[in-house]
Amino acid sequence: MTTSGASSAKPAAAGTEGAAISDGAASDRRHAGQRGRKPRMADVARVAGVSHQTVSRVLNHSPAVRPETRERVLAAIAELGYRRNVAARALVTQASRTFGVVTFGAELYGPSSTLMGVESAAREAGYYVSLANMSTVDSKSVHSAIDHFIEQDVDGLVVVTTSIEGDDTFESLGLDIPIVVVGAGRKPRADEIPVAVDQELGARLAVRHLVESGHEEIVHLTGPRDSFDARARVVGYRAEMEAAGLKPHPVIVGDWTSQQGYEVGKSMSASALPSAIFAGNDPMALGLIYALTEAGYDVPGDVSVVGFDDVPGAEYYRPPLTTVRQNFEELGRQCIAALLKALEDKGKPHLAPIKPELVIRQSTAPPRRD
Amino acid sequence: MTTSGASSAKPAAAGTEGAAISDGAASDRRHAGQRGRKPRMADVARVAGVSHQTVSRVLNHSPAVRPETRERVLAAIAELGYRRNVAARALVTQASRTFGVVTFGAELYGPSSTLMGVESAAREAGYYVSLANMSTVDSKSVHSAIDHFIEQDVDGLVVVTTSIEGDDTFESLGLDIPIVVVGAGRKPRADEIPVAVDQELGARLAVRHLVESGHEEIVHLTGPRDSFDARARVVGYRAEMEAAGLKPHPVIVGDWTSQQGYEVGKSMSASALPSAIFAGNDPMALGLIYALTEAGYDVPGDVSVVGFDDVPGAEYYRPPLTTVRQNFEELGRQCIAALLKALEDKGKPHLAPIKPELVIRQSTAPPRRD
DNA sequence: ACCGTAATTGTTAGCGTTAACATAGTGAGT
DNA sequence: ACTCACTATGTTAACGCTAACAATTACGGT
Repeated sequence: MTTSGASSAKPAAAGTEGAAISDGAASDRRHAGQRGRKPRMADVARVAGVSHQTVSRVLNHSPAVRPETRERVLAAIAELGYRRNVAARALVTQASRTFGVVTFGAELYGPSSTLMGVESAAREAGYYVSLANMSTVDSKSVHSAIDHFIEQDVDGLVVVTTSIEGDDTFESLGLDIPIVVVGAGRKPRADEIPVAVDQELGARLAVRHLVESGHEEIVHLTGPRDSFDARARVVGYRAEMEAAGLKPHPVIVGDWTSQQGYEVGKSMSASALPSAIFAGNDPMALGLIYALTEAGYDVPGDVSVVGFDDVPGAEYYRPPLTTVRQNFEELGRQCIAALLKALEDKGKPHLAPIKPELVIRQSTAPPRRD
Repeated sequence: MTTSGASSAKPAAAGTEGAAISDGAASDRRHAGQRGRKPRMADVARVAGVSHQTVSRVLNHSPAVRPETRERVLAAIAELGYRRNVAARALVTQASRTFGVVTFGAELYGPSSTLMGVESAAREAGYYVSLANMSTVDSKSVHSAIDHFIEQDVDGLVVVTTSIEGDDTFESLGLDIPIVVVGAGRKPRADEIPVAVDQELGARLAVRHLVESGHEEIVHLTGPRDSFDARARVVGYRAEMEAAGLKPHPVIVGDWTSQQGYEVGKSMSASALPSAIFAGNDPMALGLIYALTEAGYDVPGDVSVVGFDDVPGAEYYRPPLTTVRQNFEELGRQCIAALLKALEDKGKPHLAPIKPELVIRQSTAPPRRD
């Protein structure tokens, strides 16, 4: 109705060809950019016969817009296939609506699953997810990742690491955005929000299962020394052993790999075997079982083995692996929830650690009576 | 040296407190934002005693800057801990320096590895990587992902899918950004750039190994019908069989899961067993072997099994799995190379498919003579 | 009819950067 | 010495959006 009047009133600001858009406005031009430039707010405004600010208001769900006007604007948006320009928005609001995720070695099942959980939760909340995967956890790569994200002006950061090394590095940055550190099982630093699966509980579940099966000599093959998760599992292992009145053995330090598990299994086979082994993760358990079997031992006949993670396929290992399942999806979801809360409250939310779950399969059995 | 004089010259535009930055400029304020706002180009310019445009030139490596001036600017940048604002940059250049990656079910080893390859290559090239993982490949979620990225104004898109379903959907979008589709083993559509591992070759390698070991009755357990990769492997299987003068068997259709492999193995065990099975991926091979073993057969004694992917741990399966390794890292790298080339040439680069590699372990052996 | 108040909508001014053009220096060629 | 071309730098104007404020309209109470 007032469309033509408005369009001639202002010669479309830009030096290019502002008219290219209004011609044939009625045609079905979904994704624009076919001819002429992408539509901007002003174009929508012109078609709807309102000011660009009203369009902005509609997009931002301002209550100060008459329903009738809103309809008109929405129709114009649909007609033009208009999409708001995030860069312009970010520039003026100082918020990129992007979360950065730093992972370390995300080829592994745990980190990659966590990442996917984070991603889906973030997207649901209307945030973009920017990724940086580092192969090593040295302070140089941590800094490089942080730089990457600061530059990108992310609104929050999720750090998926199990290592201590990377940890200290975050401390001194003095960033003014919320940071969630996944898998840090220690007291949180000044401005970090810890989110984690209750590793200690997971370990206790595993050990308890072994104890209840009648095992007394239970050895723990743990992850690398600098891993928080690994440490927490060690704590859980010791606690549960003691709770059962059993003497914890010195832990054997591994590095999460099947290779390492295999080596440990081989050297164990050479000397006296415990009656049960609690491996820090499934790959190590896999290697371990391989070595044990190779040496002529039967799992679980001679030795029971419990893993941790429940990687895909663990069900079809031989024997099917008894293990502790972590809900990574939920973990990722919590990360985003924490970030979101920190962003609106300016306060650090406190989240209950996620409960892992014991999955009993066939790599564990009561000890052989001898 | 000229700092204080310059700061009084211009009352710092912003309504906040622009002076907060120039006071104590000599102190080590790496990441700024402690007090006052983040420094912007104008702040750097003031400290360096140049115009903001010169700072921009230095940042963009313009040759039209005297080395001496460049030094001064660089020093000011370091002193202030200045970081360029990507949103502002994106707004004016119409380029976000971000690539979007759509994955479907990236909990799996292949997609997630590819993603990491893409990420590292992109970051190396100075691009940000935005992620969207979809659990299903229906056209609704494809559209949703695309929308997500269009809105974000990504400069290019990497689609990691093996499915046909998602494919048609990309066609009609008429996006004006380059799109790389990973794993599409068919003729590329209008504006897509295909990047892939040579699946057909991989399959031939696997089958050839079996043939050379003396097998004649080789069955192929393939991936889902709508997967390009699966199809290409079927083609390779048939081609190699025929090349060896052998009759290809009808393929058995699976769905990539261990579960499915197990089911197939069970029903195979009930009837006559072939002398060798070529599984479409490692998880299926794992389930298959489990079922076969459970039924009392020996692998590779009674049946040889070859997998595809070389997932971590395959080395410690029982028996260690003979499989075909794909270099996902390289695949990701090629995706970015393709995108980059398309972006500068405006032409569609043609890349040679990546050669997979046969890894011979112990799940294959010459057939039993009977 | 007149004013105040609330409900809508419009106008203006940046956000921080780059592109385009303008301007000042610097030698070289005549 | 004087212009020409070139080099190095500065100035101005967008990019597309939101925030803050200004303006208009409608409505109820006096």
